[in-house]
Amino acid sequence: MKKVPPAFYEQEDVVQIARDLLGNVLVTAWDGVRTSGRIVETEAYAGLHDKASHAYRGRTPRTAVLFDTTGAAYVYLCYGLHQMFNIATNKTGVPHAVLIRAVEPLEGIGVMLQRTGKKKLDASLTRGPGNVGKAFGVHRSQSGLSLQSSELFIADDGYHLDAAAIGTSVRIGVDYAGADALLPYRFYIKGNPYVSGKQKT
DNA sequence: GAGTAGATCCTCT
DNA sequence: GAGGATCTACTCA
Repeated sequence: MKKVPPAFYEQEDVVQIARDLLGNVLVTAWDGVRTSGRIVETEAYAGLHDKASHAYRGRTPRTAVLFDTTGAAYVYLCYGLHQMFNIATNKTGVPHAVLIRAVEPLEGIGVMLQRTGKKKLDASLTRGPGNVGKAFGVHRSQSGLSLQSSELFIADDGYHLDAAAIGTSVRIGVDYAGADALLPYRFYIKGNPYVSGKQKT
């Protein structure tokens, strides 16, 4: 399994990156405890042009990671309890991001169960961004960490995803963004039980 | 099964 | 001081 190279995150089209991330594997290895899962749902946030993006209002201490780094994690706390895991993309000065909304667990399922306080594996373990953050043990203190790090990275294990298996929809939970809430920036693998929300077939 | 309220704390105004 | 890129549980049917 090889890490996705920095050049991948430097592409200009954040929507393309979000789509291409489907099928790749998210890996965390905090203190040698490895957990991984296949990415089955993502959302693109197009920085300054996108009202739904945190970066829309400009640079703040929290969003500095989006402006200053590429191919790094952007983690923040939502509603006081959910750690949301994002990937900062494009180049320095362009605060694009891809939110990882759902993954399918591969390795370290026992650890994930422990972290989330669940007894057995079911589709809710890593469905929804808040659960992904919890299951993978990400924390906002890890915001800004490079995805070339040995503790946190995206890997390509050769899994082939057919274009016809990719579904598209509007993003979730961004109704406040007006017209931008209608942009088709959410991508998911059709029929995968770990995809959150309702899916069209 | 569907709809709604509550949790809970950091961030920006 | 207000609100948020959400999830869960509980109510009602």
